[in-house]
Amino acid sequence: MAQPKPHVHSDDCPGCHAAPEVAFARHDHSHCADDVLARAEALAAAQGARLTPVRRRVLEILLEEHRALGAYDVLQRLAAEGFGNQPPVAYRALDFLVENGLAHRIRRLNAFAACMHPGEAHAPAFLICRACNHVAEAPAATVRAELDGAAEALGFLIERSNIEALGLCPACRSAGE
Amino acid sequence: MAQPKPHVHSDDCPGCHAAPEVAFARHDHSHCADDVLARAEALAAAQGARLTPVRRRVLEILLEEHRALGAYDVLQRLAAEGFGNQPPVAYRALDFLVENGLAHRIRRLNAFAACMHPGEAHAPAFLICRACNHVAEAPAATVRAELDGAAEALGFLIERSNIEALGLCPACRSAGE
DNA sequence: CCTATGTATGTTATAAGATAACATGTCAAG
DNA sequence: CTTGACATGTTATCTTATAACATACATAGG
Repeated sequence: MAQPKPHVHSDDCPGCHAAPEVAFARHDHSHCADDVLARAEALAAAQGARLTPVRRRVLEILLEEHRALGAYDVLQRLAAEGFGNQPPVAYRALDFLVENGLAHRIRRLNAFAACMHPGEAHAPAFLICRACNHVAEAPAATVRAELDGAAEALGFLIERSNIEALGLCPACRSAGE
Repeated sequence: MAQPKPHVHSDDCPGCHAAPEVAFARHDHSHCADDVLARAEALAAAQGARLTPVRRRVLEILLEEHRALGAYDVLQRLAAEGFGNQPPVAYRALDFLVENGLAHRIRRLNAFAACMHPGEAHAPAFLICRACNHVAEAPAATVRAELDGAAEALGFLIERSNIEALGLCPACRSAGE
């Protein structure tokens, strides 16, 4: 129970593909979400973090789509389901998820998105489609390496960073502007 | 008047150095600010953008320090000087400056900082010192090249992006913690 | 000169995002 | 079964941002 559950890869699982364009590709999203949720649960258990009902529900809500939701959007959902209806309820759950690597905060949108790669140590760049609002995590190891280098050249020590891009996803791009 | 004023380089002017660690180095800031302001004026003229009194004043305020100011901080200053005292006054001026490349929005801080390199087409990464709150623009051409590449690999077309890092500047770093 | 037009500024009001502070509940270790 | 740590709930407030409308100001055309 303390070991992260081994994740069985398969061709059916978009989350398993090396390429992380999942968010922008047509796929079996319930599988996708279930998979992430299972990994998140295992990860939380392994870390001794308590994935309580509210927190779990918030993660599920975020997982419903590859989009980012505002805290108040989440709150509305929670309230409708009998959880607390005050902002701190949503913010606390969201903060928990972010701190435990189960969700990301998208500053450009004042919103939050489920992490699609929980546990796979990563510090992604976020690609936000301005047309369909989908958000994807792009692998950003090399980007961050460059950034760390640029900072180090100035004697600056980076502790946390956020890289976000706004533009058009493949689908909206070909859908013509 | 339509040509950007040629900028005379000198060893005294930190803004002239290739290395952009200016924000984190001790320097003659009034020179630094005056210089940027002059270039901003020339640039605005060249672009046909009207650097009106409020807008100019906001830029001056931002230029007083290498820090980012919230819209309401700016507004307070403006109000004290006889300009309007309602949020849109500050937001409009700030938006103008951002759109014309004279200031940057730092999303992580919900704040704005003067651009220290107006006109020199750039899309910097921001280095934010969590100890002294100074903000510097790091050259990010290579970082952005990597980012564009990563996005392109997913078929995503980046239109705008923000790269921000939080950490410790050289001074605060050696000041221990 | 003056007036129509576009742009800038000012004001009112409110929306949207976030947190401080405190009360209550829950669960597991001692 | 009680204590302590953590989680949830609630009240109130704060900060950030924008919509909508009114007024002034510059300037190009008549």
